[in-house]
This record gives sequence, structure tokens and C-alpha cells, in this order.
Amino acid sequence: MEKAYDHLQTESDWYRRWEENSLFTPSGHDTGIPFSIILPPPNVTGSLHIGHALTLSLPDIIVRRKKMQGFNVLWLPGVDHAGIATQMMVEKNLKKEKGLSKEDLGREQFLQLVWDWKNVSQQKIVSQIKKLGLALDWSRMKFTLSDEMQQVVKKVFVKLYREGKIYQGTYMVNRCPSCKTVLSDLEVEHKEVHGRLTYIRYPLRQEPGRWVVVATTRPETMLGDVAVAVHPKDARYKKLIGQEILLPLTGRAIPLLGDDDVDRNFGTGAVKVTPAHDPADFKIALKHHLEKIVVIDELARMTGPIPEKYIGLDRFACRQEVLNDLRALAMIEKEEEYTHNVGHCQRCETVVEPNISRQWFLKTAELAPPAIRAVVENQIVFIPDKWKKVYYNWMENIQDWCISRQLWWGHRIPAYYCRDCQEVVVAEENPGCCPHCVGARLVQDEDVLDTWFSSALWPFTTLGWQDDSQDFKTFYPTSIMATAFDIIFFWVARMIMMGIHFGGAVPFREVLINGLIRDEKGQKMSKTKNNAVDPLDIIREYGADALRFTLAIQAVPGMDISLSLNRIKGYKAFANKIWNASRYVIMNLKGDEELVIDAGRISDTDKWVLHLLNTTVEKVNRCFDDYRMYEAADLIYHFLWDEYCDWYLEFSKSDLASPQTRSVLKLTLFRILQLLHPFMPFISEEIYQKIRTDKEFLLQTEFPAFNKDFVFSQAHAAIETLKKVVAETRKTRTENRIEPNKKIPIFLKCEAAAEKKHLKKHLKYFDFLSRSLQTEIVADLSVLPKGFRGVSQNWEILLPFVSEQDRQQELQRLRGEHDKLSKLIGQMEGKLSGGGFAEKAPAEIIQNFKKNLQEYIEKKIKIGKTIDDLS
RNA sequence: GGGCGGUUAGCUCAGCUGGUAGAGCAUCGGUUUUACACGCCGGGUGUCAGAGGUUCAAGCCCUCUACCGCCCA
Repeated sequence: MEKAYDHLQTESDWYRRWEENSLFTPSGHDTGIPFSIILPPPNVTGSLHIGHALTLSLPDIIVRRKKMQGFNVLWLPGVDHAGIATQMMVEKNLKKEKGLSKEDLGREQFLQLVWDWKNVSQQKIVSQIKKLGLALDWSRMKFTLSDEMQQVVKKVFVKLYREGKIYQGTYMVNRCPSCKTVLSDLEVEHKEVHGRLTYIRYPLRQEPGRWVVVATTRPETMLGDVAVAVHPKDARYKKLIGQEILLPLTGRAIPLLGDDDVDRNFGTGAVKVTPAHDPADFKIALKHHLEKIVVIDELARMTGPIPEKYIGLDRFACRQEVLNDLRALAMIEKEEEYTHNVGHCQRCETVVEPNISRQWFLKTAELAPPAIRAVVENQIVFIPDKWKKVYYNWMENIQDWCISRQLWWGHRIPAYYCRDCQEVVVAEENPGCCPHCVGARLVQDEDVLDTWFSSALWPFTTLGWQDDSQDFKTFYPTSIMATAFDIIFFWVARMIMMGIHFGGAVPFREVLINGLIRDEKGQKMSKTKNNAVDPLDIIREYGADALRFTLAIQAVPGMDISLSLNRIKGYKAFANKIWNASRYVIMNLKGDEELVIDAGRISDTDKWVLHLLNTTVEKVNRCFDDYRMYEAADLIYHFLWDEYCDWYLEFSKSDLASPQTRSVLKLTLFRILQLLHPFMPFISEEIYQKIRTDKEFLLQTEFPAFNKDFVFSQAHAAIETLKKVVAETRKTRTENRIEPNKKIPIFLKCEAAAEKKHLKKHLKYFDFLSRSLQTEIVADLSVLPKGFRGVSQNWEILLPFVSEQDRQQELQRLRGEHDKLSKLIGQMEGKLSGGGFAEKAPAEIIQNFKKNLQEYIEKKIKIGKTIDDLS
């Protein structure tokens, strides 16, 4: 083996071999308990970012362990067509490269371009996923807009329509004039904007010279005003209700009416009513049967029955014009700074325009309650738990979902309009002629469905629900859905509703919500801030194993991760550590090692490491079962580095001639590789191949479980004592600047007979690790030559002085320590005698406390004696 | 306006059902010992945001405050 670990070499080829050997396909429909996860499908907008690496690695870690535990595991991959986002990117690209719009190309030709883009992007994503090492079954790869999915989506749409859950209606919706489509409420982001509140005079028709003042942030909409509303109990305006107002600039006469919903505290208490361009005004208009005058078109340009000069102006340009004109007429009372929330398009950040239009909606009234119940009844569990509150909050206030989009890239709505009788026909295929009038002039709806509509069907359609497949029967409901919290509404909630409705059961049992990845300063990563990192760059520099481990050990459920390159570097070093520990073990194997350990013949150090390994295995399994993979990673890290490498490998150097120790070395290494495999699949496989058992790949071996034959509490305690004495000796050496390499005579004293006996037995380890020339365990240190002293529990250590200066130095140190102990003991005794601690605390705690106190007291006495002795 | 997080060592973060604080990195001193300098040995570091309360005992529970962040309306 090479002296230094090379991740590039190790990570280059294993994936291909795993795939070729079908390691990632389920074991079969009749073997093992099913365990399934459907990949949250990445968008085909480009490539994966670091957040994906987290969301995808965590379930992979779970999946690999489940496979090793013998479950019948399905981990199914796929990608999402991402309607708006992908179309936008292709449009932008087309504009940039050829200066053309999508209309220049036409629907069909443009879609061909998007498909090309999708293919390139999908290829990129798949290659990234493979670099990350995800154990996905590629033979079942899905795409949300494949022919197969198009069939299912149509089927589902028609079914929902016939059930009356999908309907067409004319309502006020959010429209993005830049993306040129309507958006659902969720796709609108509310952001604080510093604007101006303009107070405009609205003259009373019957009383020339008098007016009411209305305040607005959008003066241009006044062109579409149909009324002014006041609160009926508002003393300022009560008497004016019923009068008419002459709308400035247009001269239209509009009523002044009373409405309970008017907020008396906003502005002047009189509000203008623009039903076609404001959701609240829309409601008022419905109540009072007011006309809806459209003055802004779908591209946010002025239109309608308004003065000629404004027609065609952009809404913001028109705002300036209107203000200028009002000013000229002295109709502006005042203007003030005003901060308010304005809806922006989530995709392109354009200010969203409320707009009345005919759209398709999904009724949620019947779908939501069972979806809420599923979580209340714990059929679905959120991890961490707190997210269920977020889920409830949204589900309990859910609105109907606008599912049509004015895009080309997506699932075309399977609705046909008859040109002859104007009827709408909803059917999976074009019926050819109108069932109502038998006319043949049917045209399909131009719009497509919201991307999330097909995503909502993902857990069951990917499994072949539509064909009543064996996969669906075996793997639905799936076990876990892993995702980021920002799409709980968009995706998780909708999957639950659709899964229950169509799949007949919840789509998944657990929802694993991971946090956001931030940069090392805790800032959100973004392209504009230029602090985003490319997972491929990290993998190239540090390795996929190091990246996976970094993400796993930092992924405390519900917490964001601040990703620092230094930390990744640290886990790259960890990989090198594993490599070298393995190199040591493998170099010393003779090929005759048994993997079955005879507990009667192995040494205490062997027992110690097996005992600790066993404890670690038990804890790791428990952590996995509680979805605390971060803690499992931490446990493995510390066992491997702090115990196995720092102590066991060093102990073993004295025992290499023993076939038993060599067997333990091999077995423990094997177990470590198994524990590590879910986190670091590549390096663990590479090393496994050098100590291979009968299984061809590590993933085929059985994940370690607690083994009651490996409980060696006595040996464990004895070696722990040995470690403490070695540590104290090393510390004493270092503190007193004894040359690290110099072998010196060491004297030990111990009052506990059993410990003394054990240590005597383990003296060879002590000598090696303490660089001892010769070690003597004596009954009385005071009769020996004077020396530096160390104390560790029952043990005292003496390293002989070589000069008078040594003696002075040691005395000074001892006095300092003596003082420290006196202070601590005083504090502890105080606590024990006063305040009720001794009476009220549980016996176990007090016992422990007293034991510690006793230790300090003894240590103090020992040091006191030593001081006398040296003075 | 409603809700949810966070505030712990220089930095980034752990700390399970309360029992005198931990990791990684950084830093300091030593060290080229036959697995590893991506290493080894050893060290220092904290009014656990602030105030009050419950308790024998609070980083952890309760109340309030401050600051930062997020979601919903």
C-alpha cells in the first residue's frame, strides 16, 4: 500500500464495479423486509449544488446500512423537469446565443431545445450523483416528464376532474409579467419594499370643491377604480356614503360606499377600490356587485378604457405619468415614505401583478383533512418533530391550488375546447370530435400544469402504481422522504395529499428534513454573493468520502450547516488516518488470521479493544435508529482515532507475534470498515478488498451488531488504568522537559492490589508507551532517589532527577498543585455540608461526588508528603 | 401582526430524560519513535447573550429582555 492515501485513485473506479455487479438493485420481492426511499428528484436546470449533496448523502447513508442489514432495499433515482426554471434558462440562453425568443421558434421547435438541455443537464447530474457514491438503482431511473409520466399525469388529472376536485374558474391570481405565467401563492415571495404612500384628492360630484382623500402605494391603479370605500361607522365619512365621486384623470363617476372590511386606521380611512388589480378589492367588488375594470394587461402594460396617453405604458412608467398629471391638477394632498410588503416572483424577482383570469384549480377541501390526520396519528413522522407544526399551520389554512401555467415546458393540460359549441372536454386523449355537438374542431388547452403537480405524484408513480406493479405492492408506502425544509409546502404536503388519495396510503413513513448549507461565516450560499461551492470541486480536492463524512457529522437534525473547507480538510486527514492504520494492520498480517475469536486465548488489550468496539457498535446502531447519523459518525471517528489508532495499534506492536492479536487486528479493522462504509463507501471498499472475506463487496457483508461474547468489563477496566498511568507518565515527562526519546528508569507505586497485579502483567505495554528504560513497582517511593512526581488515582509515579535545578522546579510545581487541590476540596466540602445537597440529592450522585472528593483528598495528601520529602 | 429557531473556547458547532462543559479547525510547547508530518506527545483557553425564578443542584426547566435568522399573513 502507498504511504499516503490517494482519494482520486480510490474513488475513480469502484462505482462502475458496484453498478456492474448490480449491488444497488433490490434483493428481490420475496427476500428481506422492504425498505424504500425515492430520491428527491433534482431539477434539470443545470447541475447539483452542495445542498443536494447533503439531502442526497443522508438517505444514502441510511440506505447502505439497511442493505448491509439484509433489508430488501430500493433507492430509486429520478430527475424533475422543473417547468418555469428550466424554460427560463433555455429562453435566456436562446436570447443570448441567437437573439431569438421562444415565439420566434414556435412551440415544437422550442421544446426540442428544452429536451436537448434536459438531456445534457440530466447527464451532468447523474455523473455528479455517481461521484458522490449514491447507491441508487439506475435500472429504475425516472423523469417527471417522460412519456410514462405524461400518461399517469393525464390519468390523474382526468380522475380528479371527474371527481370534481379539479375545476376551471375565473379568479384573481398572481401573474409574473416577466415569466409570463400565473403563479401559485407559494411561488410568490413577500419582501419589504420602501415605497411611497400617495394621498390623492377624489372630488365629490355633488359638492364641487370638496373631496375625500385616499391613500395608495399604486397610484396608476386609480385608472381602474370603481368605488371608494369607507367603514360604515367612521364618523368622518358616514354622511357621505351614497354620494358619487368624480375620478380624477378619467372623469368617471364612482360610488362612495360603506364596507365593514375597511381598515379605518389605514391612510385616511377611505380606500380606493380597484377590483381587477387587488385581491382585497376583488372581494369588496364581489360583495357590492361592482364592475371589474382591467387597466393592466398580462405583461403589466396599461390597457383598457383609460385616457389614450397611458395606453401601452409599463405600469411603473405609468405611475410616474399619473403622479405628474395629478400634481398638475393639484390633486395630490401629500406623499410620505412607506414601507410595505410586495409580492415578488420567486424565480425572477419581478413584482407580481394580481390579475383576473380563467385558470385551473385543484380543490383542497377534501384532500387536506386526511393528510393532516395522517400526521396527527403518526402515520407520518417528521424528523425533527418541530416541522409538523409548520405543516399543520399551512395545511389548516390551505387554499385551492392554481395548477395551470402559461408555459410550454410541462404536462400539457388534457382539456379540449370545442370551437363550435364552446364546451370543455377533459380526456386523456383528444376525443376527435365534440361529445356535445359532434363538431370536429377541438383545440387542446395551451397551458401546462404546475411542476409540483407531477411531483406530488412522485412516490407512487415512480413505483408503477399506474400499472399495479409488483414494485408498488412491495415498496409503497416508502420508508423515508429526505428533503430540505423549504419545500414542505410545495412538495411534502402535496405528496401526502395525493399519496393518500391515489396510493391508498401515506406515501412515506418518515420525513427527514435537513437544514441549509451555509458558508463558513454562516451566510446563505448564493451565486450573487459568490460564496457558493461546487460539490465537484470539493470532491476533486478532498474526496467524496471526506465530503460525505463532513456533511454527515455536521448534520444535526433541524440545524443549518456552516461548511468550512478546513473542516473538510480535517476529514480528509481522517481518511488518510484510516488508510495508514489499515496499512499497518495489513502489513503485519500473515494470512493465517481467523475471524472467529477465541475469547479464552486473547490478551487483555485484545479484549479491551473488542469491548470498546462492541460498545461503539451498539451506540452507532442506536444512533442510526434515531436518525442521529451525525452522532454515529462522531462515535466512529473517535473510536477509530482516539482508541484504535492511539492505543490499540500501539499495544499490538508488542504482540505482533501472537496469531490471536493478529486475528483481532484483522477483525477489528473489518468491523471498522463496515461501520464506516455507509459514510465513506469508497475508501472502506478499497481497504476491504485487501482483507476480503467470502463476500465480494463490503456492501454485501452484514452490518455489525452488538455481540454479547465481546463484553470484557474487567479487561477493559484494567487497560483503562494502564492508559491513565501511561498518560500521567508522559505528562510528567513533558512537563519536566525530559527528552521525548530518552529512555529513563521509572518507579511506580500503587495501593490497590488488583490494579498493581494487572499492571505488572501489562508492563511491556507500559515500558513501550512511556519510553521506560526499566520500570519498577515499589512499596515506598520515599526511600528512592528524589524525582519528578506524578499522581493518577491510585498510582504514583517517580522519574528520578538529574540535577538540583530539577528539584527546585518540581517543588514549585507541587506547591501550586497542592494549593489548587485545597481550594477545590474546600468548595466540595462546603457543598456537601450546606444547602441540603447531602439530604436531597439522589444517593448515587452523592456517592459519586464523595468518591471524587475522596480522590482529591488522597491526591492532596500524597502531594503534601512528596513536598515534605523533597524539601 | 402570528409562529419557529439561534445566541456555549479565537472560528464553526455538539452537549440525550437537570448532577461542576466537549469536538473539529486554529493556537502554543515538544517531536522526523520501524502505519501515518494528512502524523505523534503534551498544554492553555469559557461569568454557556442578559435579568429574574423553580431546585440541594440550571448550558439544559419557567418568565422577561436584547440581538441575529427564518416561515406565514
